[in-house]
Amino acid sequence: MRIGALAELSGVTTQTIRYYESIDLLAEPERTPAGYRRYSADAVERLRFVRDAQASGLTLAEIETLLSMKDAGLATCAHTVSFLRRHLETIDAQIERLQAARADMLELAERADRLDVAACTDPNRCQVIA
Amino acid sequence: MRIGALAELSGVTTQTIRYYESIDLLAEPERTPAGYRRYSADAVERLRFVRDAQASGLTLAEIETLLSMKDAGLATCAHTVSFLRRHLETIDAQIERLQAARADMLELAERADRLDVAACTDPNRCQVIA
DNA sequence: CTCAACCTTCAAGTGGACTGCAAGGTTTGT
DNA sequence: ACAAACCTTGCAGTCCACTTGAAGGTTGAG
Repeated sequence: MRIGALAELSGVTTQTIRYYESIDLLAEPERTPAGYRRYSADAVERLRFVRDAQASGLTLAEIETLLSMKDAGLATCAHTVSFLRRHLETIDAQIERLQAARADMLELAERADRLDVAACTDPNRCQVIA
Repeated sequence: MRIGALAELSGVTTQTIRYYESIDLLAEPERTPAGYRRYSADAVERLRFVRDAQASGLTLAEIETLLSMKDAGLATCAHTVSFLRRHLETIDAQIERLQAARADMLELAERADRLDVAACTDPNRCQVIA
C-alpha cells in the first residue's frame, strides 16, 4: 500500500508518517518505480505500537529505543529492560491518575446536570462560562 | 504559604505556577507586604485537578474552561457539559490504550528476560541496542 | 487527453507547555 | 551583619511533535 492508505488505516497523516521516517521511527520503505513509498501491513502494526506507547507517555525518542530493541530480536541489555519495568510503573500510576480525572469530571458533569436550569445552546457564548 | 511551599506540595515548579497564573489557570493570589505571593491550601487542590485533567489529555485552555465552570458555581451551559461527557469517553478510550500499551511493554520485558544472556550494564553502550 | 487526487523533497513555521536568564529585593538562620 | 535561600518581573529561549507551503511529478477514472 502507499502512504495515503497507510495513513488511512493507522489514523495518522501522511506527513506524520514521513516525519516518523525522518526521525528513524519507521525504516525507509521500498519505493515504486516512480519513487512512491510502498508499505506492507506490518507498518500498520508498528504505528499502532507507536500510538499506544505515546499514549502511555513515552517520547518518540524513547519509543525509538524500544522499537530498536524489538527490531534487534530483543538482543537485550539490562539497562533497557529496567527502563521498561520502570515505565510499567509509570503506566500504572497514569491509569490511576486517569481514573482520578475521570471521577473529577464525572462529578462536575453530574453536579452540572442537577443545576441545569437554562440550557445554553450558543457555542460562542458558552466558551467562557459565567 | 508562599510559592515555593506550594510548588513543593503540588509537585510543580514555582515558574510553572507563575506561568499558570499568567494564563489565568490560577487566580492572582494575595501578596505579602513585600509583594510575595501567598496561597491558601485550596491552591494545592486546584493544582491537583490541573495535573489530573492534563494527564487525561486536556489542554490547559480546556482545563481553564472547566475551572471557570467550577468557579462559577456550575452556572452551566449545555455545551460545556456535553464537552465534559465527550471527554469522559475519551478518558475511557485512553485507559484502554494505556492497558494495551502496558500489555505490549510487559510482553517486551518478559521476552527480553527470557533471552537475557549477556547482561549489559554500561548505560552508554545500551542507549541504542543492537 | 484531461483533471483530480495522489505522491515527492526540503525547509520553514506553529502551538503547547514550559524553562532559563538578568537584575534586582526579602527572609531566615547563625 | 552577612550569607544562603527565597522571592519579584519580564522576556527570550527551548523542546516536542507535528504542520504547512512551494514547486513539482504520477496515477487512474471518465
